[in-house]
Amino acid sequence: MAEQASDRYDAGQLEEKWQREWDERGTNTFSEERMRSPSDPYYNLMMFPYPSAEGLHVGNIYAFTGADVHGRYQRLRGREVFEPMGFDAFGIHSENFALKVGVHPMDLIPANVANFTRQLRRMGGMFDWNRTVDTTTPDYYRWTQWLFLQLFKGGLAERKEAPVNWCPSCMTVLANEQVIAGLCERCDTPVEQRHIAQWFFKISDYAQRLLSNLEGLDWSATTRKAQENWIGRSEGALLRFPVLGEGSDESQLEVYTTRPDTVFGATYMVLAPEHPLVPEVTSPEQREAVEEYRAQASRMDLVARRKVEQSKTGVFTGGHCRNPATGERIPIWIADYVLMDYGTGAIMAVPGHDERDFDFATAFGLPIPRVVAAEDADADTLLTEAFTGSGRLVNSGRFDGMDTESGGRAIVDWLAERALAEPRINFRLHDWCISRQRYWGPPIPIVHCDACGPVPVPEEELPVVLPRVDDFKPDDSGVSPLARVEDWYRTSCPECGAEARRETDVSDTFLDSGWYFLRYPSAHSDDAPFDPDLTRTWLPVDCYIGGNEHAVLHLLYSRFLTMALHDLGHLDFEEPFTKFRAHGLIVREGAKMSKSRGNVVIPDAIIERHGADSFRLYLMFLGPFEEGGDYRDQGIQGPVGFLKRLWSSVVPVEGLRESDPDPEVERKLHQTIEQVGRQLPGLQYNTSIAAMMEYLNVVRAEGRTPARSEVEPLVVLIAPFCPHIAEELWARLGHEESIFEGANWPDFDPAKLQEEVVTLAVQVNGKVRATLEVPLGITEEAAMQRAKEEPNVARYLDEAQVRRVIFVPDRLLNLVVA
RNA sequence: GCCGGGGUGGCGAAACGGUAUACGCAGGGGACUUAAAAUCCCCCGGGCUUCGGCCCUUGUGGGUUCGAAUCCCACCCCCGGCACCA
Repeated sequence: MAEQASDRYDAGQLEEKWQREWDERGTNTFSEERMRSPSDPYYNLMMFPYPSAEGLHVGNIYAFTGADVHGRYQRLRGREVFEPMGFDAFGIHSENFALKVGVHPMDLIPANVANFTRQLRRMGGMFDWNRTVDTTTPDYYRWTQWLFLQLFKGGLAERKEAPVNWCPSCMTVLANEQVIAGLCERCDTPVEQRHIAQWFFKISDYAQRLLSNLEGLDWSATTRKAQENWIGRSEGALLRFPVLGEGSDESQLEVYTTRPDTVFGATYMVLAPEHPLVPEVTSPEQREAVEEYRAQASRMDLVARRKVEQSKTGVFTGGHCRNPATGERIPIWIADYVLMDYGTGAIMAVPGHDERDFDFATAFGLPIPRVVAAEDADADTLLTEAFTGSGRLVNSGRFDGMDTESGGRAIVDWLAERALAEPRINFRLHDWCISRQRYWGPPIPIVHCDACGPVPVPEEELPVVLPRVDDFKPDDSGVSPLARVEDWYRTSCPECGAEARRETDVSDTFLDSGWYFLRYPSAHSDDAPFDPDLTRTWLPVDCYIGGNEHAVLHLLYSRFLTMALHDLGHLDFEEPFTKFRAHGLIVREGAKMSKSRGNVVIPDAIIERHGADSFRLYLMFLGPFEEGGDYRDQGIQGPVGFLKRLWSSVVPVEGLRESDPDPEVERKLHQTIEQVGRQLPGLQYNTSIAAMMEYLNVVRAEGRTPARSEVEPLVVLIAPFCPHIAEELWARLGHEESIFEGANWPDFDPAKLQEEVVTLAVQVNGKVRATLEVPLGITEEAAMQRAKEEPNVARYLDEAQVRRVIFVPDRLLNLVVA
């Protein structure tokens, strides 16, 4: 027997030893052959981190540990678990930090990645370091560019001049998703509007499918709901209002409404200030006022523009439409409460039944007729506020008396006969702007040629390498720093050979992270982004765990890209993540952790002091994994003590009894195996750990000496949480192989779960008056007999008559007395 | 405003409609120790008590039920998503 280390539990020394062993034995690494023909593959994915200079924070460790526990459990069950890790290192975050500290990102990132790797090993994750991904390497972003080209060729990428969100502080364009209430999500600077030619992915073409597929996904309810809200489907109708022009050619104003039933109450129209028909409908007398208002609106930043509380403003254009239902001539206004990027950018205003229209009509003295009446009102009941509920139609010609729902349908049908209406489904989801006027990202692989227009870079010429540029600071010009690097952007047109210019914008980081899970299994593949066989074998991902802050960004884009690649013939599935679980948030002593508060938990320090196993165990014990928990500094003492007791219950192994387990202990053991095995797959980690603690308390009760058969299964149960100590104890118990090699998860025997004696609660009128220790399976009659012998029960029965008896076998006897 | 999730001891939290407060932290008492740390044992929701027990308690108020933290209705508060979205 090899020289045994000390019998003292030294977490640091032992964890280092096992991390080295795993590396040397290749415990967590797939050979090329096993990768290609695994017996029972399980792809266990977690959201790869952005490698910041500060290193891993507790939130990362919490998420990764929860996912790692899941992966290790699957492995102990016999699955072949692929658990990769990588780095999402492109993007504005890294770039801004690099600017701040004055180090080039190409120098900064590798150092951060090295530090992250060290920390990730130290926390004991089961990562396959042989297949890792760094989005900033040309090996990777070559394929990010390839992906762009596929979408371009598939007609899903288009370049258009568009009003975009411009952050004057970050000096870049932001996606709608990155604008929170009109502010830049990164620096809280008010966002401005700019008009720039941008590349967009047509995710809105997929809105309905992205929504419909949600139903079949095994995802956290909160995440699904967030996507549902974000996609924002609504049902209504497109209505056409003929413009009453002085000339002969009548154009039409199209509006989208969810309330076609109220069209008889539309007393005016409102266009967004940016609406293209504004010049056409504006009368000469009003032109000056209209132009002034439009100029003002375009200057206004989006915060002010979207502020709900402010009072309504607008200007009459001097033009008129005909209400297609009433035939009346109604005025056309422009107002900034109508947004160009939703629906058609124009509305029919129904002040009687829409709050915003009501406010506007009140402010400008426009008529407010009633066209819907609820039970307590009739056609003439005055409206003192907008009535938005349902009811019966009134003042609506032949539709009077119909309810709002069927009336709406009937009105659409009626108008449709004259081609003035059609049913319409509208989505809130906008196309995905992927252009970034920054430096730290993959160049968009397009060449602009005066003769040929935008031409894709031939695939065999990928990657378009991001050049090392020392002056990578963005400026206010609205173009990327790459536009200053002439010898880089000057090139020839791939089609006609003429002098041409490279696209100087780089792509959004969410494009990098939108497909990384496809790359992991194929990380060694040089001739394709993802090898068809490996992809068929390993994907879709079996379980994905991550934060809900990515519910509508990363997760929606990943689904869209997967769907698009499926349609383009590159993948045979269209949903990337079979199961997704959002983990909760960790707070500290009841307060959110933040650098500015100075209350962040530093993982390195805790691991140094207590070991990774204790830290992992504590994080998983804090609260339900999917709800998060409160990190209290003292709290780790519980898990620390538990591991010490576990250690001293096994070591030295010569001290263990080799006899059969005690029946009492054995029963508790089987109950524990049953509970942990049931709760672990559901990520109910905190209660699983509590069950193991309870079991160890039974094993050690009154200082008894444990039997090997009592503790050996516990070593396996704890292994997903505390892999190092489990390996060490497993080895000391005489096993040669890693505990994670082979399916070592213990079975329980249902026959051994049942107690022989159960505690029966005796109630009188629903109140517990006694508890009885009775043999399992006691009959109602016998239980009655025993209950009546209890003085504290008998005294309630003395004067009363038992009118009813409720008997729940082996649990409870309730005597209902008069 | 709409849509999710939640409100249980001093604290983190458990609890198929069936003994509310498992497990752990903190706190109190004790053992061991010259002492401390570590370890081990006991107590630990509130009030009353003749020490047998009794009453109250899961955000608030109602309801269903033999029995409700759990189901139903109304309301209050906290967290998250969407939001001048027509």
